Amino acid sequence: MRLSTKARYGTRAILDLAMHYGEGPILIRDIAQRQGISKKYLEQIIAALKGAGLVKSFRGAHGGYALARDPASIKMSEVVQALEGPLTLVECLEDPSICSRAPYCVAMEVWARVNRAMLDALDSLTLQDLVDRQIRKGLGYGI
Amino acid sequence: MRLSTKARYGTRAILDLAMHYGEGPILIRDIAQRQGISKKYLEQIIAALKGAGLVKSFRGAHGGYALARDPASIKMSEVVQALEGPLTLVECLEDPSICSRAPYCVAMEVWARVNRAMLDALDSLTLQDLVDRQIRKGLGYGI
DNA sequence: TTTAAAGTCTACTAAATTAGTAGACTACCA
DNA sequence: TGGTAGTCTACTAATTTAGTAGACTTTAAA
Repeated sequence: MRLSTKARYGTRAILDLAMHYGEGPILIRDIAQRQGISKKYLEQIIAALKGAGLVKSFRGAHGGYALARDPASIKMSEVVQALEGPLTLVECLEDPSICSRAPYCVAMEVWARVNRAMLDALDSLTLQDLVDRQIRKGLGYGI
Repeated sequence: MRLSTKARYGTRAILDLAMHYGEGPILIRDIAQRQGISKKYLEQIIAALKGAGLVKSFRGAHGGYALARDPASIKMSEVVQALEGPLTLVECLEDPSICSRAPYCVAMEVWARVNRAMLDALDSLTLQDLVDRQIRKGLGYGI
């Protein structure tokens, strides 16, 4: 159960945007370079963040990307869900009718519990928290 | 981030064994039938549980499988790890040296936190807890 | 009004993983 | 010694992942 590169890269990319919040449009090319990610791949990843309304874009010359909202108002659960899709370990939690065993299934309860734990952990962190940690931890690689 | 069928089926299979703990060897064929899983596929899944020392096998006539230890001593984290492999969302948590960014990486801290939350949830449940819940919830499908 | 810079959209692909199937083989009890 | 039951290895179809590629659109500024 590994996280996809999309979620890992996307998280770093949006943190990069958060670190530059208020500076106007940031070039995808610069994010790609700072984070060591292919620019072309990053385009697709950022598109997912834009689709979720977490990031906004400016087209044309002097365009780029910026956070759509204040970093303190963006929960990490939103970010990860935008990148990985619904954070549900097992489909039957979303729709129990797909499995005839659901009414008696105890395994489901286990997955529900793990799910809630993950969600709680991600709900309790905002992008601003990450920015603060990044500043405390030090800025490597010219972030 | 969906759980594999291996983890889902395997969890139900070992719970089935736990429900029949103390009854001697249980046939893989019967588990497969009760749980609605292909017998051939279940063989491979149970092999993983055996490899992790959670289940023991008896070959030959009147053989089958049984829990290797008391259900109360088997944590769900052991079960899931036996089936899914290391429960680490991101490789760099196991070995930070694989990523030159690790020393400054704040994303890593997020994944570590989520990881701990998942592990805690699974550590706090034993197979016996599942058996108890199953009994309280009712036995569907002739489990 | 042209031009270059920037994001957007769609299609393609190689590699890896998942979810099995298949079958020959070995061990054990009666 | 026969049959029951687990074991081992190989194969495969489908899906997902992790990108690459390129033509297209929008826009600021010269």
